[in-house]
Amino acid sequence: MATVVRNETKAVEARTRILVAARGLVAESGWKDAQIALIAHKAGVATGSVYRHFESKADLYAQVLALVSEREAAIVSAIVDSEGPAGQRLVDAIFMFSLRAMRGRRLAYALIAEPCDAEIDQARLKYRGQLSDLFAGLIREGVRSGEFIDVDPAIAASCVTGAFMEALVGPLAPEIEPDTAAARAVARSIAGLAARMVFRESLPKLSIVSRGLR
Amino acid sequence: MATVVRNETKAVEARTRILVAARGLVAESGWKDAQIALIAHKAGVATGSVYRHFESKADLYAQVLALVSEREAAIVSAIVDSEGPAGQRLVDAIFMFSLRAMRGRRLAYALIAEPCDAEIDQARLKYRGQLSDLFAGLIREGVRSGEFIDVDPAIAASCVTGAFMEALVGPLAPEIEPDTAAARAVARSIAGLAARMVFRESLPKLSIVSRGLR
Amino acid sequence: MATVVRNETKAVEARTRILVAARGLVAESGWKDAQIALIAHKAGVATGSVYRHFESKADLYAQVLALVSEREAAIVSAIVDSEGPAGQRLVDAIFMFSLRAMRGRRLAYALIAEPCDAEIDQARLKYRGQLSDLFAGLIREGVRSGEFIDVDPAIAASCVTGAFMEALVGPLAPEIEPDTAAARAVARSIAGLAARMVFRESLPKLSIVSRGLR
Amino acid sequence: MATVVRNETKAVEARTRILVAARGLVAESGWKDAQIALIAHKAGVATGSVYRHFESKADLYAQVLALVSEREAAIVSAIVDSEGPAGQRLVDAIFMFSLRAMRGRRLAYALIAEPCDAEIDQARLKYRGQLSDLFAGLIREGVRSGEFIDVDPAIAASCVTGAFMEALVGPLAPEIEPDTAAARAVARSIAGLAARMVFRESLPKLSIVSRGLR
DNA sequence: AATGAATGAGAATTCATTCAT
DNA sequence: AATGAATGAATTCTCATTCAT
Repeated sequence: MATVVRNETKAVEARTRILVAARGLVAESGWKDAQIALIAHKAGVATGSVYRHFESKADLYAQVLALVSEREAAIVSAIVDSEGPAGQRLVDAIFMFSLRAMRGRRLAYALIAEPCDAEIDQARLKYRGQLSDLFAGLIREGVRSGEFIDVDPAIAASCVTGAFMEALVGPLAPEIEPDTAAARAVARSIAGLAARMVFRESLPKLSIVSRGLR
Repeated sequence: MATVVRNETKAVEARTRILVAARGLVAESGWKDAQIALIAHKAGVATGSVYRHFESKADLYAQVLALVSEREAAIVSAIVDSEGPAGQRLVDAIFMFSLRAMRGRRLAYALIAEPCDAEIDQARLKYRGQLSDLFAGLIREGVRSGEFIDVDPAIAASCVTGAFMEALVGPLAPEIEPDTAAARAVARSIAGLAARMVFRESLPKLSIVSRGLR
Repeated sequence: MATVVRNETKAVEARTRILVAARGLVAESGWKDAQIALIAHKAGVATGSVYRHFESKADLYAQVLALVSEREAAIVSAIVDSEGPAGQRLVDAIFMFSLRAMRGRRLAYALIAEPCDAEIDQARLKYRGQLSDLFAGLIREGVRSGEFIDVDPAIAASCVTGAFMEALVGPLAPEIEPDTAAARAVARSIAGLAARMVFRESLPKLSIVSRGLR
Repeated sequence: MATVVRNETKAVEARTRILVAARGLVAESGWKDAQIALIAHKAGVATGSVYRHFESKADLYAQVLALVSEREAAIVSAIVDSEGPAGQRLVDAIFMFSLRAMRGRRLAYALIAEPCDAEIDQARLKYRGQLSDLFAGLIREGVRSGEFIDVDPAIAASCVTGAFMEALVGPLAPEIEPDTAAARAVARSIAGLAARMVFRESLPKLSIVSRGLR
């Protein structure tokens, strides 16, 4: 049984190494370098072994996207599910997402906007859907509580997600040095603008710091 | 000279047939069917003839994008340059764009969101840039006049275009039957939401009908 | 009849223009730019018209080679057929050919060594054959007169032609500035060496100047 | 480890099969049949496999040339580096090269004179350069020792290689049956003539037999 | 289970030649 | 006779996936 456990552990390790290698390649040079043989090499396994852990290239990238988006979704989710007015949480979530996206710009670009195989795009759609769903829930809350204007949460969530994502990969994005005051100002701008779509009245202050988030 | 004219006419006709065939294929099944041989066949010319009218595949698709987007940009531009409050024009432009995009959904998806060759993406970027620039100009105007909040027009324009484009190709989009009351309601929603980002006060009524636009 | 003559004249003119254009293109950039459409354009005729004057691309280039080689062959021939000892004439002919080849190096390279379509190569072979035949005749003469060693004239002619042609397009060739004292020295070297193959005794002096040749 | 060795062996075998197939095609019908798909088929592998062993078509043909010319260069080199007067070695080397070239005439023609892609020609140039360098070295030696006339070794080497190569692929070549007394006579002729270019005095006897070479 | 060599389908582009006008 | 637009065959290289070892 010990062997089985060890084997399982090894298998999980290999799987993880492959995932991490794939993510790394995408983050470095985008989808075009996302070749199975290259990933396998970087992960220290044989090409064929990739297919023991993943059904296909598309599946692998679906998992990569899951790996990345789980973390992002968790952070957004934590903010969405926290206490406080929906508006505040909305602004905070977008702000946080934006700050993080600026840091891993190449990866964010690949996940959000870079051309890729149609199959991989399916996975990307799922990623956007997850995020959008989180925002839809929050918007629904705000609409119910009367804090937000009366709007279809799904449509509004699409608009909100589209707004900040486009801003994050748009023509200005490459010029912003991450983790600077300027970056924070832009992120605040983006968050403020996107949130304004559903706000009934004026904008609350950003309270990111008070949440102790990075 | 009659011959020259006829030849020119024929050349233009062939060129147009190729462009239309290409657009048709993209509208039907997206970029993946963007194969020179297929386009040529659909246009009723030999593959080599495509290269008499277009320098390369990328060039052809740039022209297809121009063909489609020039019309859209002209319509948006006409609204943007018309009389009236900036806010009104912003809402109207988005509304109009949205209505039209819903009609040619498959094509809109291809132009806005579908993965494609990196080369084709260049042309797409230009198309988005044009639209974004139109909106940026309008936003700048509104900011100056005090009608809009004080915001970086470029960032705001990115947010605005991102918002309505995402909504138009997002998960809900396929369920909306174009040219119905529902579709108009969704378009109105999207336009209202996107415009709200920069509005200082409450939203103006849509005045589309009064402009006589379809 | 006047019209017929005029037409014939026009036809000959067009033919010549095409030949000259083709030769010019080869001299400028070699066989790779030897495309029918380009030649036609340079000659100021339609692509199709080339086929009124020449059966095929290969035929056209055979004629180009004839055009060029006729002149070269005539010069070599004049020397070969002149008075004096065979050895002297051999050296002079090679010297003269070498000087001229150095001047039109790009063309010489194309005719002698540049890769080209197999069909064009047939014409090139003929060109080499012509030259070789001239030398073979001269060598036969020299052998008969006892001036040259007893050798198969055809084999010797091949060796002689190969020797100076290789030297003219070999690795050193590009470094020699034509029409300089250095170029003349190299040409003299080449001629001396090539001729030595068949010489019974020592080498005669070059007498080029005394022939009034350029 | 046994597996590794086996794999390596298999890889080398496949590589060799591809090289041999390519050489065979060139020897049969020249560069024009130098198509990757055809070579792969003849070698019994998939087209893609060719690219596992060779970077590109040009690379493959560079290797084919190397395969063929290494052996020839080694033989020439062995003679060049052997004992005896430079003149003797020069004659012997040319004689030997000629005999061998007559045997594989189609291949020799392809390597020496047949038109081919510009890329392949690079490799061919290298091959000629190697040979020429060997002869240049030998000529330099002979010049120093006073055995040869005072001549630029590089120019003389070009002339020598040009002379025998032209003779070997020239118009007479196809008529000579290899491995016959006539062939030997012609080779002796060629060698004698080419060497004469640099000889100070009369020609030494061929000593091929005494070297035990075939 | 792992390996990694082998597979082979798939697509853009060029250009000599033709032929309707 | 001239035109020049149209033709379409022909060939390289890539890379996800498979499978013998």
